[in-house]
Amino acid sequence: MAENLRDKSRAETRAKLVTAASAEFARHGVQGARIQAIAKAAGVAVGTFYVHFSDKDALFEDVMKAGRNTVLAGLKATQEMEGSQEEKDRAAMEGVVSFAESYGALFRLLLARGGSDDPLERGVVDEITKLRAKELKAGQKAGIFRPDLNPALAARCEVGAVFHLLDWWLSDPKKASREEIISTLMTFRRYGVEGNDEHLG
Amino acid sequence: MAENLRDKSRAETRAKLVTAASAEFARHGVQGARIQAIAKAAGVAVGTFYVHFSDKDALFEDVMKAGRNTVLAGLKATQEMEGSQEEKDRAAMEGVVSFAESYGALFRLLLARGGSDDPLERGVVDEITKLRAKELKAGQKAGIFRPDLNPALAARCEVGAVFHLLDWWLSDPKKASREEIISTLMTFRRYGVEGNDEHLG
Amino acid sequence: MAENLRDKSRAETRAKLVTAASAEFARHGVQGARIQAIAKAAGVAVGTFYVHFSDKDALFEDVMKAGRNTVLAGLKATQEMEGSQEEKDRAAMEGVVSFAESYGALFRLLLARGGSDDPLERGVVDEITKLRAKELKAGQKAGIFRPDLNPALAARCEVGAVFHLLDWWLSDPKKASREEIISTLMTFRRYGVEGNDEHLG
Amino acid sequence: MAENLRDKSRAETRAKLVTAASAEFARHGVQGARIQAIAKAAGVAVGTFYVHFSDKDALFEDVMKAGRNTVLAGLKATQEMEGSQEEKDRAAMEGVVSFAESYGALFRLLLARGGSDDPLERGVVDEITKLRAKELKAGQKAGIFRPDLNPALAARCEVGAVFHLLDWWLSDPKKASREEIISTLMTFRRYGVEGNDEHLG
DNA sequence: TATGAATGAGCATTCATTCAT
DNA sequence: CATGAATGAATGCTCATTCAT
Repeated sequence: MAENLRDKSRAETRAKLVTAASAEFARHGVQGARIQAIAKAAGVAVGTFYVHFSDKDALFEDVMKAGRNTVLAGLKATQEMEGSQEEKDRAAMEGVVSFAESYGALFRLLLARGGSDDPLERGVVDEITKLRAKELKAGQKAGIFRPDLNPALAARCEVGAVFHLLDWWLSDPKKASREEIISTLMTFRRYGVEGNDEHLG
Repeated sequence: MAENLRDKSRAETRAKLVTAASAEFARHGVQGARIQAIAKAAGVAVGTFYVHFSDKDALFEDVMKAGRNTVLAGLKATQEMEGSQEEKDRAAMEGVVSFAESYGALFRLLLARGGSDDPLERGVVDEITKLRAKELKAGQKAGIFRPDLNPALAARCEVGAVFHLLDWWLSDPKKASREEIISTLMTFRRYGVEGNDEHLG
Repeated sequence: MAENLRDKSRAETRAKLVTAASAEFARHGVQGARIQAIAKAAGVAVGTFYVHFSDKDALFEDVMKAGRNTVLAGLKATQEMEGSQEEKDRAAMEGVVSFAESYGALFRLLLARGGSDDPLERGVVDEITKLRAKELKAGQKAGIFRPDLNPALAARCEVGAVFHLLDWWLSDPKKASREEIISTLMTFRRYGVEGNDEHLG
Repeated sequence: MAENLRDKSRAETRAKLVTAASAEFARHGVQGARIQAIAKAAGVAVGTFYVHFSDKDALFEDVMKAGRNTVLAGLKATQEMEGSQEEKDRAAMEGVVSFAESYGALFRLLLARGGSDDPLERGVVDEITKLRAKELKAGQKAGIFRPDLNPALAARCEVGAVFHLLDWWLSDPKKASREEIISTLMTFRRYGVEGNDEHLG
């Protein structure tokens, strides 16, 4: 019993640190993040940080892993939905936008800063892109997606469009309504700026 | 005159510093960039750095401004071209891809890392997005672009798609041929993944 | 009685800590010794350490005292032996060598590292030197030791010779046989490098 | 010229650091030595330390090397002297005692704390012992040293006796006069506590 | 007593910036 | 202008010690 209480408290402290850290990392990057700031935000002493993580990089790894799991779980749930393509698309977009809204800093950390060479930072974006590439390939076979697109490359474009728009929006959510964001993403992804919506021959 | 020689030498030292710095900034970020490393790469002493720039931020500003000018000059040149929409589009894409290829690190620094809150870092992306939004608006009036897109938002999507794909490509150019990249970008931007290319009614 | 059991268990824990500590102190010095390492080696939690000792210095004092008692007990036993001077000398040397072999780390801690200014660390060496100086004085009176030696100083030399050779030997016991060590110590102490063994006039 | 001045000043700063460090190392050991204390004693800022040495261990290595060179140079000079064995012996002892007096802390650091396992710390003692062992072997061949001593082991004894006595003396030089120290060392080394000075048969 | 998570002062090291030459 | 040694505030990390369970 005492054990359980102590374990619970330990886990809580750790969780507070991960939460505080994802905000700090998102705001200042790994280099710029200050352990003192993370500890203060988590409401613990600096030393406590080192009770739970061996160093700053270990914490960063944990933050990324935790985020990755959250993101991919949400994505998988969406993919397994029933319904028309239109409904699925909207559900997927709603999911991404909700995630961005809820996790803000973490979203940017995981997804919006595509351009790192650190495999840890690229990891989640790569996984998502791969998932989407698979869907594109399937859709091309089914005749609902344009056959003249390389799925791997097109998936990158989709991901870039979505994450860039959301990152911009997050920097000041008054810039557009949630609905505008979602409908823009759906339309742009499907039809680009010119394409019309007659079904593909 | 001696003046001219001195000025030339002064300008050269400064240029060496800017070049060395853009590589260092791109590789390690502003926080991670080390003055010592920049000075060494430029082949001058640390003290020399402070003869030319008041501090690290001033240097960063200079690097960004220099990059901004290069980028926007290229873009303007493309926009003022004559020819069909198709030809213009291709020229624009060729321009961006060439810039990415030539400047590598600087490209990523200026464009690919969209998600900063530093206005200096956002600046160039914002300017490009604005330019493109204007084009979209004009295209909608002319009836060649979908009228159901918010130009400001769609421009963000376009920019995100282009920069994200290029950033991914730059991390390992063997991933795709130059031509594949360009054609994917053109197709995706215009038609999305579903849209067909019948002219909009 | 429960009391006895508890006392026994308490004493055992304390003994485990002292043993673990003498190894840690010998290996890393007082400064370098880590409480966490001592506790781990003793198989208890850090907190337990503070149940038994007020702080690191108190533990060190205990380790030294325990060592001192062991050393001096052995020495006294040897001195009270019967027999010829030769036999007594050999018994004394055997005793020191055996102690060094059995206690290794503790021997070095107590004796071999002469050069500290900490009275706690010097203490045992000083006591041994005093004992030996007394013997030298007596021997001089009895006409068996050279009269031209200052007993206090000569005792330091003897102690230095013995402890230094043993310390060197302990660092790799394959360097010489036990018997070689003992006979070298006996000969050197008695005759130096030149002196012959005709009895002093 | 300016170069020379700057170089000279650089070398002076470095020398001040080495001097300050040997005192600090001798007093507190490598672990216990504080960079701040060394810098303060040398009259420079902490950062200056790192202009001259990569880290604490590098400084320690430098201190040991500098000391080693000083010690061995003195020793070699003594060995190459002309004169009787008695005169040579006295010159050697005078040399060691003078070194101990002048360098105090450094002497203890280099020589008196025989019992480390760090090869850097053992190094000088080992070199000196080897030199002395060679002399013993030669002396045995020449019939002036006892043939029943293993030279390597006896050399350790000599070294231990000398350094231990000097270390004790240094901790409070009022304990004995310089001359007492020298004559005790000479007598003990040559004749031990019993041996007489009739020439060896 | 025993435990081990939490604490925070203390220390090694870094790095932007200054300034005498 | 150029140089590079010197500076010291800032930061990551350690570890002896405390205390609630």
